[in-house]
Amino acid sequence: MKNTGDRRRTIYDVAKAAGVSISTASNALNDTGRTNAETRGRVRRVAEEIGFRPNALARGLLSKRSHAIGMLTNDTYGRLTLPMAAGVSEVLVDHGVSVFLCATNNDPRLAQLHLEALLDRQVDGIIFTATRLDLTPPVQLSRLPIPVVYVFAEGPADSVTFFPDDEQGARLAVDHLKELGRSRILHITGPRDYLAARIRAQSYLDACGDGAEAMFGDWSEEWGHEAVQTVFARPGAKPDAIFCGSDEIARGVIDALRDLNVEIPTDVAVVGFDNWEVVARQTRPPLTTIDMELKELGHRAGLAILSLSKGEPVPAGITKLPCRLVVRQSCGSPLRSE
Amino acid sequence: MKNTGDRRRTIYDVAKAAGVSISTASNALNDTGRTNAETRGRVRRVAEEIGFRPNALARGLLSKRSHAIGMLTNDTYGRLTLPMAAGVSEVLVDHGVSVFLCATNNDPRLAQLHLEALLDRQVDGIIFTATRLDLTPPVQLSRLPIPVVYVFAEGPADSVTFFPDDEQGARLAVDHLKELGRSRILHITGPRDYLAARIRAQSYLDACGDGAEAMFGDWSEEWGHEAVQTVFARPGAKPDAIFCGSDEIARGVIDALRDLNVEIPTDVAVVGFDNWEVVARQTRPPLTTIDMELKELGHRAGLAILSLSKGEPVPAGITKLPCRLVVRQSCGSPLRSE
DNA sequence: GATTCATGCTAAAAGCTTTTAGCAGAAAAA
DNA sequence: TTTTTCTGCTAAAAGCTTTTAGCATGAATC
Repeated sequence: MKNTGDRRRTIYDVAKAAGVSISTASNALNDTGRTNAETRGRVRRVAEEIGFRPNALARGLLSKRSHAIGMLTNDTYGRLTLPMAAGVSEVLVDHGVSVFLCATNNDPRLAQLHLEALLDRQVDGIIFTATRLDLTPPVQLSRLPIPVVYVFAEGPADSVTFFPDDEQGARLAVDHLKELGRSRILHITGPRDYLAARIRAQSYLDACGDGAEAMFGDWSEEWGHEAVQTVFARPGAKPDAIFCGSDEIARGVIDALRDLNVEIPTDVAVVGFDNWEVVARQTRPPLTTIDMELKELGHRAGLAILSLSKGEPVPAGITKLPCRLVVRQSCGSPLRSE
Repeated sequence: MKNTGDRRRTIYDVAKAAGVSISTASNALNDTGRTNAETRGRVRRVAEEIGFRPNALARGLLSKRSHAIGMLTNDTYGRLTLPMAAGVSEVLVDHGVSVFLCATNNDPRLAQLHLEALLDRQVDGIIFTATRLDLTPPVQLSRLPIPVVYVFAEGPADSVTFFPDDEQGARLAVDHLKELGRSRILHITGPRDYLAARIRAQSYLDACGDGAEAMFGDWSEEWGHEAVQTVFARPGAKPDAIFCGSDEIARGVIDALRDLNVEIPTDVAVVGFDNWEVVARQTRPPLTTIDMELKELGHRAGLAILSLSKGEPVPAGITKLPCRLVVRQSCGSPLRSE
């Protein structure tokens, strides 16, 4: 009596098989209206038996809620996006919400196309996420009839936005180094036009005070390498710790230090940022770094859009999620290695 | 006269504004039935004016085609998945097809949940993609009422499957090295239980014949490092080229060679596999490697599922997409650097 | 002048679900 | 006994689109 035919079973089939009307079937399945317990049980048994599953399209058409959301991203090779998207999808699947992935490639035409498709599909909300290069959406998102949540990107003034807490993350790194007795801490980071780079640098400067120095460059290993060479070539006191704006930079830093026969962590301790495992685990020694909790970010964004789509209030403004210090061996700390 | 109200405009609004029936409006918009050119023009103008866009749910409900597909993946941190997914999404958006991203985390329960959600949503097809660890889907996909395309994963005998052509890719690498006059080529690659590793290794052995040696380990930098140390510590002739099973391994290899004061590419040429830019561009010298054309793979998979969902025939079996040699500096070739 | 044909339009049905309004019958209250 | 209340069920509508069948009208054919 399983679903052998080609046609998908509908609630009509359930109703007929259970000998009730479709209204009763629907009521029994959804616990709405008034139904006799015995009938309810029978309907449910039958539904199970013939493998009935309600058609989400019909359901969405009526309820005006599709139980789907869109994720608009401009980050294709994204080591940022995918973990986050996975977090979103993971938390929402349990609420019966599915996620459309829309890669815009930074192309406004594509973004517009995707956006329209999402609206046509009656999605309940949109999560917009960007790499940090350009923080503004490539398409008008502010006057939409559905809620929008921004991640890694800033929306209009009163929008709901999530960021990792770069300031706290940087402080975490600096404090860790200080606790280990380091005093001459240098900061090597990415381009100054990245908001995240500026925030981390400022937090570092605030924490370290006089003598602190933040070197801006780009997000590459090469830059880390180059910066170290510059610093160690010039006269004056050398740093006893380097806080890097990314794990890639840290990797370049570590390589350069080794080339200079500087011992890590004995002579110089190094902290990265990203906890990009494939890099952080492979440096020698393995890198102590800051994890931005991307998956958690995804969870939070997913829950936020879920609440918004139900009309529940969500505090507007920027929510900064705490970063986490991951201790490995590049700072010579208590060896609770991972 | 723009869409100022809160309600989405329906075809009723178009019909009323154009002074025709909804059938005529529909016919005019879709070029079906018989409509006077003048009327057709008017209806379209009106539709444009009030910002009418057909409700995809209603459309799908009727046509039984949702113009959406699902992508089921078990690869969360995927440097493989995301570029591929972006390729799929990119090629399909122009056909009005959207993509559900379902991250299963290798959890069968989650996979089942996602699968059911996809079926409830009447998706027109499913693309299943796996990392190479376990090539079998965590969930029963074979007796589905909709087409399934497999990428990086093997489906049942007569299914439509796409892989990068690992054999040809490996040959590309070996041939390149041979053309540059290298004769003692070593192969260092990942675990033997990865199909891709075995295929590449076999292709390498076939191409190099006697004296060829494939060393299996894992996909890490560390293993590359270790393998090189082993080889250079033991007596006998040393290789003049190393073909690595991944860029990460190649990175470890290059580091180890430098530690041993072996000149790259003068003494030993190195080729990687993946063209994972963040690694391949950062090695010193930059890595010559094999690109698996992940985006193209996504395009092909997307087009295949599109055809299948329309009922058009698609050749069953495994399609292997050619890899591409990316020449950088680690082989000392003609310096058409990238 | 009577029949056929082509044209331009429309009413209604179908697709599947949930919800609203309401109908019988039985039990409780007057 | 008559009226009210409760219970369990159902018909029908609504949600939005596309498609089918068919109705007038005017032109062409016999």
